[in-house]
Amino acid sequence: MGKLGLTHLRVSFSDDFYMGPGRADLLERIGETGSIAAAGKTMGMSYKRAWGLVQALNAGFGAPLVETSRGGSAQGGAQLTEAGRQVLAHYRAMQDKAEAAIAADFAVIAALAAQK
Amino acid sequence: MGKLGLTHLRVSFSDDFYMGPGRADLLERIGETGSIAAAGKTMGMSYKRAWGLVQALNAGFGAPLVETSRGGSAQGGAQLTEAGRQVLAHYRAMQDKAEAAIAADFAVIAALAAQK
DNA sequence: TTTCGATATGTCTGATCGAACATATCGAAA
DNA sequence: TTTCGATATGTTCGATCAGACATATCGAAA
Repeated sequence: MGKLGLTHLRVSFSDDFYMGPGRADLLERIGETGSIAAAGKTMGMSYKRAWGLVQALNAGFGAPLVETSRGGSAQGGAQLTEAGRQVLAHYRAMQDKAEAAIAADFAVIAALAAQK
Repeated sequence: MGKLGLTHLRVSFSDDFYMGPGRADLLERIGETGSIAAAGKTMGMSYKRAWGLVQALNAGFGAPLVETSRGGSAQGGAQLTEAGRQVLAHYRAMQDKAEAAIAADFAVIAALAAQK
């Protein structure tokens, strides 16, 4: 098991906007690398898929969470907007709180499964 | 939005056993109807798919969550085992607790998205 | 004006998934 | 022994999805 990968939390804010673990990781890495391509690469994801996720995120939210600019070395790239940073931070908080909230019930089921 | 469908909580207990909303609903309806086929039908799911999910559940957990018996009217069918009832109950509890735990952060993001 | 590195997009193909459809099997009741 | 209603299972077809390529486009620097 992936240690803290127990809970796969997807939160839907509207019919066409939700946040899940994959989208959150992508946002985080875009913030770190400053590039959609670089962020996707570290996740073993094709640029096209990463780009598509960014589109879905921006369109679903109704405003950009990721801002992009064309052009190569140093002038082009992608950054999180202020909204993007906030959405990411609150999603991480939700993950932590949800994980803590379910720990007791999780342990009960895990114990049941262990003894088979 | 589906009122209480905000959170899509998937909890992984091992590499091949997890519980999510669809599996929980299926378990619940099997308990209510006493039949895999009837439970699947109420969810707009083919019998084959429902049956496959039951197999995955039983195999992943390591012991039956659903017990089946062949044969028609009144003697055949499917029921939840005691483990099945417990897993379902604890998953529902996890859903409720997770939902409560993330409510505040959820409201913040929802407000951000609303004003676009 | 050439080069470079990034975003932006289209096309194709293989894989995966799910819905239908078709049977097979079983157990008890009629 | 026929019928009925449920589980159990295989096959096939279509849709959807993901990955791999292939370009196009852009912006600034050299």
